[in-house]
Amino acid sequence: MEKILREILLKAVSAQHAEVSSIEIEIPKEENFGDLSAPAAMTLSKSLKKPPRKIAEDIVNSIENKEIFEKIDIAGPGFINFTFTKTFLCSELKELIEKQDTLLTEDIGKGKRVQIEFVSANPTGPLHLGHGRGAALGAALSNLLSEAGYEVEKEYYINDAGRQVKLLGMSVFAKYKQLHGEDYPFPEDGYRGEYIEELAKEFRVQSPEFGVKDDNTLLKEITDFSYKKMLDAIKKDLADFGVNFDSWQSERELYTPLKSPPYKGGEWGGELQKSEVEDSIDELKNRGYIYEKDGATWFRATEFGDDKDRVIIKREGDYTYFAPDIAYHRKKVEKGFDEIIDIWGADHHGYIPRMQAVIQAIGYPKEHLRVLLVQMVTLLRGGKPVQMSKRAGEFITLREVMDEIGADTTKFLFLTRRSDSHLEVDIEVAKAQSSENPVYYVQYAHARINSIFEKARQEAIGERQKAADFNGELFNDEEMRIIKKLLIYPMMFRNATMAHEPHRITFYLQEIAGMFHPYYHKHRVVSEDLEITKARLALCRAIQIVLRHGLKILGVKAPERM
RNA sequence: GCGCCUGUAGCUCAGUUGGAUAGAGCAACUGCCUUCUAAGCAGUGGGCCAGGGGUUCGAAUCCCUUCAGGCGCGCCA
Repeated sequence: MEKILREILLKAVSAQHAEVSSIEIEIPKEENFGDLSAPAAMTLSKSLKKPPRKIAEDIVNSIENKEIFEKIDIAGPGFINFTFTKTFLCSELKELIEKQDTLLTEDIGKGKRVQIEFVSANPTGPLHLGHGRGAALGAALSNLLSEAGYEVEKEYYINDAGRQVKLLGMSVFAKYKQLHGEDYPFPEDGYRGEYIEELAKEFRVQSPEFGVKDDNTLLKEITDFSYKKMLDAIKKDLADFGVNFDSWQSERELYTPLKSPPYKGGEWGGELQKSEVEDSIDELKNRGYIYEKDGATWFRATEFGDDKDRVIIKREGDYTYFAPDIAYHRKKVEKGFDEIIDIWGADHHGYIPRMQAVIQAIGYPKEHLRVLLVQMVTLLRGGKPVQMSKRAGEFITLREVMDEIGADTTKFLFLTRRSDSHLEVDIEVAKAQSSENPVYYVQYAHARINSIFEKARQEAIGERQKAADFNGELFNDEEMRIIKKLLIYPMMFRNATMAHEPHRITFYLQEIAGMFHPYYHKHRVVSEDLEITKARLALCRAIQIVLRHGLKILGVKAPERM
């Protein structure tokens, strides 16, 4: 319905000789302001040098097909308020039922390729709640974008090369030694969770011989064994959470020498073999953004608005963590995506400028990389915060919460807030099977509608009726209000897509459920009156279609019964 | 000290990207199960949008400033 209005308005506005690329359409706050509203006259007032109300009149006068409108008002400082006819709204409802998802979505992406990298937790321990929130967001966003016509790749970056993995290995190594009765010192900043001992025990089962290999070989074996085990555990957590990836990029791989140079502009080639890390530094060097100072190698990040230049190779010759990140992001760019999205913990926000500097240094606008930040999750139990201390190795894992309140509930709750705002999750509330719990509230609406259909089938109405075969004139005001809300879904979908904000869907679903439940309570759908029954069944069908679509994007099940 | 984020009802948070008289859920008090599911519904209260200034037809939203909180500012990862 918005789309049609947009076209009509665009025509009418261009008849005023005004230059407009897009027309703003909004939902008025008050019902008696109409169904949709356009502030165009006010925006145009300056360039047309005419008072807004006059412009509004002119626009209204040049609208050609007025038959779909009940009325068009000019109100306030110059709003044009549109009220649609019941007939038109009902034909839109019919179309929604017939075309379903194609009417709900819009091809915004037009096949553009987007990569979303998310979670990417170090394989040094189980996923915690923050990772879970990132996972829920990443998955929902990728569903949203693919529904909007983007081609999406979901990637997980495995930090399997850095200090953290070494530390994991050393921790398990020490535990392993201790298991064999050696008084071996535990590393200072080692990982202290219970899983460290588990890993040591598992390793002992796998390779029972002790004291045969030298410590270095053993440490290397234990390290590889441990991080792979942890990665498996992470993969299982994610799978059980209902989040899957298309691609797993290993950091180690970026360090391994390649047969031929991936960077076409490079000087080297032939016998010489370089890794992607080396090669990406070469590229930056050739482009003139690398220099030596104090014995270290620097990236000229200030060239692109970062606070300071960044060291890539330390004086001792080691790479900083930033070096593989450069290689990694260059690799993303070279894969040819039209947009790259990274989802990071909010504590990493300081790295955005330097990463975007890299993007610009290799010749792309900084908007090519979009970073979404995910804030902390605070876990409450009956209103009291659940204490966690990472130092002692105690933290709430995604697994624990998922086991207690279920994956669907967890995901939904993670998506009830803007991602960059703090989130509080109360376990007790999440477990409650009542209106306190927004997840069930929405799912219940879906299940309830389903049982109405069940009833209709028993009464043999379902079989005799095509879903879109109903008389819309029979709808009462309350039903019309719901229908308008349903027809706004595409607008909400569009806005959520543009803003990359899946939580808007969560809010919308709560609103539509909040309209259905009271309606259900007041009016019987399946009744003696066959014509009214048919109309109401159609309305229920439409609500269900919308609920199902929204829940699908959130990655939450739409249960048939509860 | 510098930078980023946040500040909206008692609590948790939305606010259609600058629109009309500021919204929801929870918590609190009161009712409703012979009916298509009570995991539900009906009713009642609650605001200096942190403070101040500015930009304009119009500001919770943009700019400046003050205050409060969080995070980040390494040749750590």
